[in-house]
Amino acid sequence: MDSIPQKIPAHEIVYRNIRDQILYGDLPPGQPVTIQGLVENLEVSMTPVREAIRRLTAEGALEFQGNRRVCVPQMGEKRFAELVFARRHIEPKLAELASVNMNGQFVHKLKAIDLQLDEAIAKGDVQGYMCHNHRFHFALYAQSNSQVLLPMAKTLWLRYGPLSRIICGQTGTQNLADHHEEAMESIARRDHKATANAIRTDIEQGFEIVRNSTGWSGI
Amino acid sequence: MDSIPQKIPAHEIVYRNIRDQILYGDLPPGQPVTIQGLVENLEVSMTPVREAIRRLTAEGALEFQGNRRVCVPQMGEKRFAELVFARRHIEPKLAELASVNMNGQFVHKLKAIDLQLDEAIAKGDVQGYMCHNHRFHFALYAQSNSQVLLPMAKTLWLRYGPLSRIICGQTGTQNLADHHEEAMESIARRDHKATANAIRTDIEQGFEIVRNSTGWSGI
DNA sequence: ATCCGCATAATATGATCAAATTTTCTGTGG
DNA sequence: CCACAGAAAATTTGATCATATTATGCGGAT
Repeated sequence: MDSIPQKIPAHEIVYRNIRDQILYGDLPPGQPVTIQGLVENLEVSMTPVREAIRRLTAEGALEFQGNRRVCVPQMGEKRFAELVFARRHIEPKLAELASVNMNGQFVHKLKAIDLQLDEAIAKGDVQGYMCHNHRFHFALYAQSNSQVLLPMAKTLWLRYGPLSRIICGQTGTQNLADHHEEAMESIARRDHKATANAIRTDIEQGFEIVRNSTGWSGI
Repeated sequence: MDSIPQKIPAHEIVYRNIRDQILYGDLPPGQPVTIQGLVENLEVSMTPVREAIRRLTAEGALEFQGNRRVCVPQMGEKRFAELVFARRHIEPKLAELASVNMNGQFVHKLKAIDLQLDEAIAKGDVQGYMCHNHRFHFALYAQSNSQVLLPMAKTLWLRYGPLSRIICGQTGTQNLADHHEEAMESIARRDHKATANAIRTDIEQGFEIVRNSTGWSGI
């Protein structure tokens, strides 16, 4: 009937482990990542680790260092501008597509996540904020049933994550009033363009915080 | 001084091999790709093949088949629409960024590629068309020095390739008047927005051919 | 400062185990 | 007697590991 135990392969475990560490900023930019180190920490052999690293490198979450080493990529003004450009175009569209497929049942799940998010903000829990904000956006985007834009958004967040974490670590969770309520209202009204706009405003606000902290323009 | 022999690793060889086959449509959509098969054909061992497949899967060039097999993804109207949306936004921007960094020296290289392209079109050489058209676009885009948008464009072409090949195989290379001249003129005039528009028109024309052949809307 | 060995980490292979698919075998019903 | 469904064996393919090989970076000696 439903999910039989389903053994998750080792390479998938390793992948998720590193991915989440990057996504939530546990691995700071510039941090080198070695195969051997992961073999020892995660107690698996080289092959699955190598597969996970190739995958993460392809997704832009890790970067080759010329000589055969990989590390978490460094962020700069130019790269930030590109991330802003791509997120601006892709995520509102995903929100719109998701809004079309959305049902009342699912809005409750979003509300539940948003509640946890607000709690984390109130407590000043940066790690919790990173986690639940990600969960909210991708619970929404997943409803788009998109096979192209959704993976793209995932890689954009993987690249954006470490920076986001640093900024939040500096400025705290105080100024993080989001536009999730607005998005959920739009979904309920079935005003799909409004949903897209709410998400656009939400992520633009995030960009603004980064700009203020770094002095980058990121037009 | 410059490029010392630099041994290319086996996983990279395998990766490029499969990637090019997908890009130029030698592997049709639905084609299953097995690890064992590649091990035998390319005469390398499993690990490098596995790495190449993980990487290509992450890039959307291959797709998991539930049971642990992979194949070249199937194209459909919905997926096509998403590819159109993404390419429309990303590639003109890449062309614009490239245009800014471009010098006269490099325009000659583009012209040379475009000449080969025209030749392939004249001869009705579909394979050559696929190859040189790709070379033209990415020789241009590469000048953007983009670290985010360029990889995204690469994965979009990987997903788009097999379809493009099928359509060209059906309709031939007759109706493939491109807008590359226009783009190169804009670059020479240093009118970066015009370069973006020329590329936009170029790819839109490609979409139109697909729409006409398939009946898909892909707005 | 440059060169040479040593330590370390990455690359690549073949063997082994597990899962899935295909083939073969067998018994039942028409 | 033949056709077919279902089960069990055999084969193929994928996943993981331990190990050998190769390249890179480091540190000391010239």
